[in-house]
Amino acid sequence: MAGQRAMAARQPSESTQVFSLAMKEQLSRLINQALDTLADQGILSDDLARRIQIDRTRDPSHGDLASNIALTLAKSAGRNPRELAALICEALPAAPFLARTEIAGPGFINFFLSEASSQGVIRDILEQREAYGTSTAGQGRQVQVEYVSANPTGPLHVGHGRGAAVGDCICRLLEATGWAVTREFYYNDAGQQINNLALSVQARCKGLQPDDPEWPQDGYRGDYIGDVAQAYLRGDRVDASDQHVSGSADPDNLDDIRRFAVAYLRREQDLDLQAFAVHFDNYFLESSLYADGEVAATVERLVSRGHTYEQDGALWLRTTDFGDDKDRVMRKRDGGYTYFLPDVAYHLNKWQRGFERVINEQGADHHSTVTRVRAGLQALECGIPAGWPDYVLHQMVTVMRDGEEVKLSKRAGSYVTLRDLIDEVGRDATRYFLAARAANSQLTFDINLALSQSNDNPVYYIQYAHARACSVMRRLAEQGWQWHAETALQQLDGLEEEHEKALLRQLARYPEVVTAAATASEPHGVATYLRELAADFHTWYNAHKMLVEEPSLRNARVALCEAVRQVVANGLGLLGVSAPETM
RNA sequence: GCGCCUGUAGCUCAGUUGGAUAGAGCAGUAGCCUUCUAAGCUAUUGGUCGGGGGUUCGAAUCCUCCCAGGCGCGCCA
Repeated sequence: MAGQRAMAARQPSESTQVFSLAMKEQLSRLINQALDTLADQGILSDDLARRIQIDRTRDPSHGDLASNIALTLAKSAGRNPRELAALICEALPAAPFLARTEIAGPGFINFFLSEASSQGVIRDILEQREAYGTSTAGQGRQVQVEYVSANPTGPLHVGHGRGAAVGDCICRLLEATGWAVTREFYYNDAGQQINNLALSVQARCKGLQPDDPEWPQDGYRGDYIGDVAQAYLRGDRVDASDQHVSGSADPDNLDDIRRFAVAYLRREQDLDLQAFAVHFDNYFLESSLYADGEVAATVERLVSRGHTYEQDGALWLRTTDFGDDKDRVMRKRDGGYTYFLPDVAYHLNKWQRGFERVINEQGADHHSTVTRVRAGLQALECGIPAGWPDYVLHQMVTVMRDGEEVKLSKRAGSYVTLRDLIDEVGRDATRYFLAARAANSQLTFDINLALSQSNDNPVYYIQYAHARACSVMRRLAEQGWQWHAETALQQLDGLEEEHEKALLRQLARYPEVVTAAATASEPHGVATYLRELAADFHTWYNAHKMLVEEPSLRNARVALCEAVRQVVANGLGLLGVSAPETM
């Protein structure tokens, strides 16, 4: 966490942004100038739509950066792409960071950076340290991220774990790109499920077992219910993140049991999240929406805007006016509200708190609420944009061990708990595996793979790269060799090996990876990148000795090594995975 | 039946928002440790990108129709 704060506090200085995002920016300007020149010469018309796209190349033989500008303009310019590319290259002003250009394939322009320019990324990294890769794109704007939001009816399961990992990584990415993030956990402490929980605990208090015929309908059957009952009967005091409750030990006081059970399970979940290194700024209780009259106020407003009607004794909202496939009941025949209404009230509350951007991370099994909540917010007619809020939905997690699906946890009664997973494979591996895949594809969590200590296992593979780099620095000191960054930065021209050039390219890409992952709310991009960076590092490490006798080459290689270490640490930090100095 | 998501090597997955010859890891095969950590590296095998049609200079990526799987379709949350 300290690292995160340091990261947020430290702004990248202007002079050091030259080699990452700004490189594309500069190139884009040069191309624009070239197009101006061609327009002046009457070769191109002035009014061409110029959408200048610059990509990093996949293949080093294609240079460092490439543009398809000649391909996209060819048709409207009435020239063939390669010919146009040649004209653009000719008109391109000279720039110190560019070594040469080349026309390739159907008409791509490939740009080769000068060596000094490529090597400059090391200076960027060693000067910016934790801040390398961060940006101020968010301009300090407020964003709220809601995730996990498990109801306090049992331990967190793997699915919650995926939400916790993805949601937390999104928050870290947003912080790294200049947003002011509020992390929020919403839970239902008011509905029927909580009542079932209370009845289940009460049944245990009275000596019933889940298999008994008198066991409550829809009761919870896991062993943890017994733990709650025992604690309640002992009169234990429970301290959860947002509440403190003592059990009265009276098995007939259902309200007391309810309060106690909720607090108890909230504390359990707190411990699960703590073990997972996930924290929240705010816990929001559904019950507070009723207590503060916000649910009633929401109903009133929806009615007054004319989007409701009565039918069959219930109050309906005409959500079909806002894209839903059927209208929804707000108030049931028995006078109670459906879950959907507090959801709308809650999101209105978020809007009123000033969050222009809100991201909800949820399991995809709740995807039907997306349209519904947005429709409800539109019906309020209070200026909320149509697509608000954003949603990130994650698909189901299947846990495998020894080639077979793991389905049961004795403690929880049915599902694999997050705690089981952390206890078995550790926090780092659990976080990595749950965040390293695109959220909207189903995930297979292979326990054997997560446990393996070899390059089967990407977590250790990446961490090992960091530990190796640290080891080099320790060896350097043991040898009594002096190393000063400022001196080394003057000697970078010794980095001529292909493996070194590959690393430089990889390092330069990092800020774009972070920006892209943050913009798309896709943390797995960082994980993929780190795997590649680690691979390039290990390859280099095996091919060349860093601590060579010759001082200037040694200095340059140590600088590169240190730069890689820094970026690996930064990337792992975004994933909430530790960067060990030894392994 | 309707809606959302997914389909890429035997397995688990990437694929820079439409770019160049589709990439990793595992599994398989053959190699590398008196030298900075072998939790590593090197070489190699493996593809109708679910299928058909379309859009254009160019499609794994966009449109459309099929096929298969997951999730959701409640006056439960």
